[in-house]
Amino acid sequence: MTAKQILIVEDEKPIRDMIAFGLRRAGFEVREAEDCQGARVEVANRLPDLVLVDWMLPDMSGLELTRLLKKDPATREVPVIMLTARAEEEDKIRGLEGGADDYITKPFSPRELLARIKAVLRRGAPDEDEEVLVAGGLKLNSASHRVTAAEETVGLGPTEYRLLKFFMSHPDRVYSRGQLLDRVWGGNVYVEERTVDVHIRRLRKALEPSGCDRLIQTVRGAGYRFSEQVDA
Amino acid sequence: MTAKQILIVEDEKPIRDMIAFGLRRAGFEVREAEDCQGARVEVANRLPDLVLVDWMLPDMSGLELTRLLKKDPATREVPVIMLTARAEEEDKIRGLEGGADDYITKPFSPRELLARIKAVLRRGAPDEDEEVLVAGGLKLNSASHRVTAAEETVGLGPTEYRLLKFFMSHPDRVYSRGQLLDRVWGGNVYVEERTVDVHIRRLRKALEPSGCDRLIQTVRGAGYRFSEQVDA
DNA sequence: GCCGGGTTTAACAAATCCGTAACGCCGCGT
DNA sequence: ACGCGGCGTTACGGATTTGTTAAACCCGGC
Repeated sequence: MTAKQILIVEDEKPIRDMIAFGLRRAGFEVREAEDCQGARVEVANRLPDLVLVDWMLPDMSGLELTRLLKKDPATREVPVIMLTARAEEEDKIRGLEGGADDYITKPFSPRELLARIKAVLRRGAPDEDEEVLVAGGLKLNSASHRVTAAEETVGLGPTEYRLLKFFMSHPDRVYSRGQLLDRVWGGNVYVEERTVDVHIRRLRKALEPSGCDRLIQTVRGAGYRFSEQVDA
Repeated sequence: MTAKQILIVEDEKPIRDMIAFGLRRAGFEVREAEDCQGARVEVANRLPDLVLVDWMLPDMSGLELTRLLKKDPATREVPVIMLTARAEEEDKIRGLEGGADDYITKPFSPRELLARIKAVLRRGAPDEDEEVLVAGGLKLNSASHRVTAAEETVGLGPTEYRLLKFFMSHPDRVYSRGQLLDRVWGGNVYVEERTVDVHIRRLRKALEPSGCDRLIQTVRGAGYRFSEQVDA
């Protein structure tokens, strides 16, 4: 699970710092902007996973910024939470009209902010993939998170499961250790490439009893491959 | 997937606009009616995929409109979500009795509304539907609100009951703590994810005497699963 | 045969995840 | 007011997972 990136758009530095501190401590990656201009630059620079926008900003109202974000197809999917000083129903209506996904009124507790952020991010991925992958006597059911080989369920750790799932959805193709780290471990995490070997080993060991370990093939000098076709 | 059509029945224009805006942004096609008369005309005109009905309407209560829709075979299958200002349990019961498929209290966040709409559309039949759920020696009677395991009734708290009911209506599938919070606790509540563990524990403890606790399975790194199939 | 780079394997310590009990809070009925 | 039951939070301990390291191993090429 790679760290989620949150962009804070707030002109008062003390408040910004406080929020940033809380979020970083909770394991989020935080970027900051003090006005809408800066926010747009930041967003264009790299898409955050969520944006926190203050209602009052020097150059443009947070409401307008939200509208802009929601109008652009490139940024439409990024959830926005509005920070507002007053709990006016009027403001709330307008805030939500602007397309914010949630709003929170100041003063708020860090706990509540965290809770809302998590709740909004939680809905980000409605990926209801009910797919079942089958190959060479192996069956991987992603809904039930179960892997069976020859009618027997095989026990895998989380990483081995992800590894196998990746291989089964990209068969007959060689992946270098670096590529596997990117695609299975997820981007910006630094681990030794040798670590891949170890997890390949663990996956093979789990598949050994059913003989399915032959599907995980070493390509010397290049990486690993998942294939039903075994070369002599 | 063609865009789903949603009919909003709500007399206050600002609120109607707000909802319509949010839904359109989410890719729905939206039609509007400001009273029950208009709603019936719209429905007769072209069957929507879902109807959002405010509880308070000028000419007829939303509840009555719901009843009418559910009585007519032509419109019975169209899911209905009720909007109400009050969180009265009494109202909720009556709303669901009237045939509404779900129920949401104002004020609500757009993401909560969206989540519920998607949930209702996803399942042809609402959660509340099944009278009796049976699995692995467990029997849950939603009419009498009673759970029996091996002829013995098991005592569950409200939350454990809802948790078990959700699991039994969605078996053989892993749910993350976040997903369980969304679907069992409801979207408008902000609690720690670890709270799920505790209720899982309480549920298991209640099922322990009958041995049915084996049905509640931990999937390390992913969440929990309800399944009759136990892996060694 | 021997060497060198690449791969397998085992072992270990750190990090993470989960189960569990205990605590405080709140709402409700007495 | 009091007790009670349900709920959410927290903390601790145990179990599993994970990344690292290092030694054994394999497979060419010289």
